[in-house]
Amino acid sequence: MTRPHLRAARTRSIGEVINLLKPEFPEITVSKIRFLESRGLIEPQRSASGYRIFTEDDVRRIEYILREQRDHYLPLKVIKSKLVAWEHGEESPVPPESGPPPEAYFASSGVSLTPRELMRSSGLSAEQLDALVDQGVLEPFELPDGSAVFRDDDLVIAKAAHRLLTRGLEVRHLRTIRLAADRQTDLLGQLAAPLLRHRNPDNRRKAAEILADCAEAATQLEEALVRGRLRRLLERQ
Amino acid sequence: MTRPHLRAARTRSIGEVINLLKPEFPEITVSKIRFLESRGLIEPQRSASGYRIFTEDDVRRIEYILREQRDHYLPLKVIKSKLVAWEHGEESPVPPESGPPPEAYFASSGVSLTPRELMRSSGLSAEQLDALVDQGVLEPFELPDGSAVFRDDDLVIAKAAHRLLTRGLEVRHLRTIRLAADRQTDLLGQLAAPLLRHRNPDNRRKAAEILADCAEAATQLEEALVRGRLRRLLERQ
DNA sequence: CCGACCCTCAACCGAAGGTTGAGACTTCTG
DNA sequence: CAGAAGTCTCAACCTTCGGTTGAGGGTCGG
Repeated sequence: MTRPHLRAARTRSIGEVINLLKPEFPEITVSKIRFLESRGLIEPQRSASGYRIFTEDDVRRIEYILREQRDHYLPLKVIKSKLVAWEHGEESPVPPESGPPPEAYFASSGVSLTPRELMRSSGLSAEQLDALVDQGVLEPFELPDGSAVFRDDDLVIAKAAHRLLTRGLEVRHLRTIRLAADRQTDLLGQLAAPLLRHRNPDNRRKAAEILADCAEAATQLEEALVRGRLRRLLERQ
Repeated sequence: MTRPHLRAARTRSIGEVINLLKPEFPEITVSKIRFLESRGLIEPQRSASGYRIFTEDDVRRIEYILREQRDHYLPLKVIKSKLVAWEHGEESPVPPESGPPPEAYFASSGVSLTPRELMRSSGLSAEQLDALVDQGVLEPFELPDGSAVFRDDDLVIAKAAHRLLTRGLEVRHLRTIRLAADRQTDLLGQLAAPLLRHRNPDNRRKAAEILADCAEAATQLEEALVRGRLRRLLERQ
């Protein structure tokens, strides 16, 4: 069941792998690779004399591991379990893995920021901020005294917006994203609507759970779709 | 600049905080809270006699910390830096923080799965899988020998789809999400188009970088928007 | 006044993630 | 064909992280 190939795939010794990885991961060492094997994250073939032999796939796997460590701070245990789950699909009737409890999804750190603070933290200019509020991308909270306050979600939004704006997108493009978010919210909202109609706390909690889980899944779905499409875009030369 | 309040906000002693947190975090201890303070993640007020006094905000902050640990395995250092960045906005002209290098975003673990394996790993039924392929949500790779193969992104998609389907969404809803992803891809694609036209490796790399960064930012933006809207949906009773 | 609660500070702890070095074999290189 | 460079295993060791434990002592509520 291996992929057909005409020329034997290129393989590498441990030292060659290190050199390959060095540019992206300067910290990598021979002993670390061996350590990863000892922990069961990789399983390179061996030559007759006992030398490790790495295929392209092995190298990709190592890169993946190192990136998860570097970019998401994941413990090796967790990375391993992802890799394993991957590999030969978990056994038997799979319960759809549901994410963290709703509290986590809807958690807020409780900070609140003035427009001024938001600008400083995000890097947005006053005009940009105004435009974003105007387009409904940012929605400040009105306090009784008339001043506006932003929450932690808004900071995430503002930072992301700043990033996109400096890359050349315009506020109207961000409005498009906002519309997509609205549609997504509607979709999910419908799902929870029946539960929210009769307002008892038990149903409310249940609704929160469903919404959190589905919102997360929907985000993952969309992100993976976009990533896949972009990858293809880059691949076809 | 504090929020106006009529009745003094409720405060709590360390033991009371523990009791409050126990349900969601059974592992919590007094010493752990003190430890978090020693690491500078929280800074409760003190009474005249030196007792720690926790406000609602402090409690929320602790909950946030504990959730980041539990759900995203983040090291305390990283959580702290997020909290600090938050708080009083990083100083001075903010360079838009850009994410990890493009390799990370477009990274693939290099696994490939047969339809059968994908079903087992995701929990999708054969009909569901067919329907998803039909709607363009999943796009298998055709091998020369005619068999179909899925990549790691597809596994993420399949799992998320399964999660949503068991929650009551239908394939046509997922198609909606796919369309949103298409639009998003177009939007980003335009941004990189000029660079991709003249095909030299330097431009290509640059395009990858921009795409990865913007895709990430766009996802964050949309997610934060959806989260905010859902939160409001739940809040208004 | 007593029992429950809280404080600090220093010492200690286990797990995670590697590193180091000794001793021995294998593989390139001139 | 020698020797330098690369690789192997295995056990000991190391640092950082994320706390725990305990001694010694003050504080609060009934």
